[in-house]
Amino acid sequence: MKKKTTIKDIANVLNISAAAVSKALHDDSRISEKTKKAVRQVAKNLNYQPNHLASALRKGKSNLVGVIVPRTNSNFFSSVIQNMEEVLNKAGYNIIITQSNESYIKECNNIDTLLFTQVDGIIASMANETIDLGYYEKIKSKGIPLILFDRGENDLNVDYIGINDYNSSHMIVEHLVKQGCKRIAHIGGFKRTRIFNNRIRGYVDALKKHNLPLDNELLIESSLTTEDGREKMIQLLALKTRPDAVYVAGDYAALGAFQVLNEQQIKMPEDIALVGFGNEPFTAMVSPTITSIEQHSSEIGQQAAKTFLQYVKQKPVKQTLNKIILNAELVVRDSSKNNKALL
Amino acid sequence: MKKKTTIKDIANVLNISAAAVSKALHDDSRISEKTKKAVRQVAKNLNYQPNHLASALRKGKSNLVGVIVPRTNSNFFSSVIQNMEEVLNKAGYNIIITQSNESYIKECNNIDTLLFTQVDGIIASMANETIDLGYYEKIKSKGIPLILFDRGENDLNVDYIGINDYNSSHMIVEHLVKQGCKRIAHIGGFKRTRIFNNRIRGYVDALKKHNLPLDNELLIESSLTTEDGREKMIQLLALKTRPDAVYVAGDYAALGAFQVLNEQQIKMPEDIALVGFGNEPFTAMVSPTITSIEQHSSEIGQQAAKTFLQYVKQKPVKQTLNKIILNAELVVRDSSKNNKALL
DNA sequence: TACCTTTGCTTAAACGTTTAAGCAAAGGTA
DNA sequence: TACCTTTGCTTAAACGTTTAAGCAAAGGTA
Repeated sequence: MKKKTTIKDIANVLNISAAAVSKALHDDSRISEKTKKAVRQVAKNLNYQPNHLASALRKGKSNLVGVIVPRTNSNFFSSVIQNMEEVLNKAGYNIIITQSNESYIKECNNIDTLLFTQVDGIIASMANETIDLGYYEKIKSKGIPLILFDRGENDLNVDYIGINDYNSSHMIVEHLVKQGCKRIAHIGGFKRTRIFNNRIRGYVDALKKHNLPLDNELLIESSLTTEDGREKMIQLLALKTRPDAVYVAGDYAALGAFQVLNEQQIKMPEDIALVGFGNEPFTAMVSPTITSIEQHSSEIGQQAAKTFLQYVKQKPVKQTLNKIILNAELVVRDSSKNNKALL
Repeated sequence: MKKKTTIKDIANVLNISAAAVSKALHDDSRISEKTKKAVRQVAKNLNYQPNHLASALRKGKSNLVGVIVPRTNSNFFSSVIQNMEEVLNKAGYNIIITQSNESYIKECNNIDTLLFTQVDGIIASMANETIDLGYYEKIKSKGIPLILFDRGENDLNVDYIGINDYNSSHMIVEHLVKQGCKRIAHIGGFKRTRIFNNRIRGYVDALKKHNLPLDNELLIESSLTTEDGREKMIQLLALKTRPDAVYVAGDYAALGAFQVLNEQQIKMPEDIALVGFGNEPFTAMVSPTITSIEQHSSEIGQQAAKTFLQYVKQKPVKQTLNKIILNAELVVRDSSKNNKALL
């Protein structure tokens, strides 16, 4: 149980004040080069490690950024986090990652934990369950920068980084129409969540544009888990007239749909074309490979980090909100390629 | 820019001392119920949130546990973390997750970050690159509990939670032998890493036991990324006499091998049986599904957390090390089922 | 020589909590 | 009534750092 070395220990060895040591370690210009060298040497010898708690308390900032994601084990979120971390580390910030597991209660706990840890800012993507934004208001009311990405509510009036969901949906439907599909179903996310609502609107408007009838049976709301994807696909297959294409608003749910189609020996894309959303790696691994939307996760992560840094760099609190909407990219794969067009 | 509420603000409102407020908030028995109630009420009104930095500094413990993993976007690690978090949260601890991305330098930085943040303990799984254990010694020398899981070096003499790699390998080879395989290749991890070394030993000993010749061409060292799995599979296919089974020491590399076999229209398991390690979800998603080893990640996470808690609960530093070795489970799937046995 | 500036430190207070020690008032006991 | 105990607080110091303010000594300038 050895006591940790403090600034005072160094000061004692050199017979100078603790204040001088602190300044020397921060390369203050009012300290002589000779003293600095001596301090650095003693610090090394004693294996000195600064106490973050003390300096954070004194300075009123922790240099920690809190991150809340629904889960880390999707490629999208882990890539966002990785890129965010890179930018923030360079600026001297470290991140604390927390997961909500799509649970509202867990998300509230995460917010409390992060506030308790005195983070300097919070970057979050909301859980599916989250409707009540009171907890997020709590962050704002404390004057802590809050940046949302992917899943974010604009009612909160905070900075947001995401992709153009409406356009992406439009792109998917146009692609399917080009492949000759006439009866395009959409397994969408929760309508109340903005990004999924936008995807639904894009789907509906694109159908209209191409004079395809909007059949209510073909538009289904889903939690977008793999399991729910399976169920909703089964539901679609039970229809009197089956769809000839299914666009699923998330890759994991698309995978569930994919499994059902495979099990029932329904051919993709000949019988039913399939499109997912998110470009998770497994979409390129399964057979047939699944068409999906690349969301530019690395860009999202970097932009989120940079947006946070803007807050802390420029002291005069800025007035304009950042709403960064990136263009997504359709990655066409076997599950939707040359469907009816070839026949 | 509103100032945050402190204990002193509450004290001022009630005209009592800050010390009394602190005790009231911690339900100290020497404070009257009347005062406690008043304090709690004022705390709520002023939206008081305790300052973790100050209490941690004063108490000398942060109630934070640092976690280092190679990456979070594999199901194994994310499941370990999730279970670890659950146990630790219940005990009043929060976790800080960091990723090494298999890089030694990143890992060292992570350790510094965590020590800097004054974590009360560190739970880690090492990067592939890590050979020099000096940085981990640094943790030990500070008297901070260190617990390793999955990838851990026993030279460090710290607590460890993992599975029985030797037996798992043995199990795999026996399974393949039962399916009629005679020429079993092994794409293993780095020999210097203990878990991969154990898997190699299990493989070698099982071959011996069944009087199968140990062909050096069939035992290949790999970084076990998907890309490297591809390369090593191509290497195996280029041999004069091809193997009739390939056991890959990690699922991601197994996936690379899987892709090559699929691309070259080599049938699994008829031409070559394939077995992975880790039971990542995609092994059950691809076609054919891939046989793999379930490592009981949830159990590993819980045990790691409990081991840490043992350190902080019982003050008298315990003498015996925990080495928890769980039995893994072979999950047989299509890629290895009834290979030659049926012919 | 008299004053001013610069250099290189020191002193003291502060960040927000916790906790050991102490003390007055109230209540209990013989 | 005299003393003891309990109750319910207060006072003061501490955790390890940073920073504003100050000051002596050295060096520079007229």
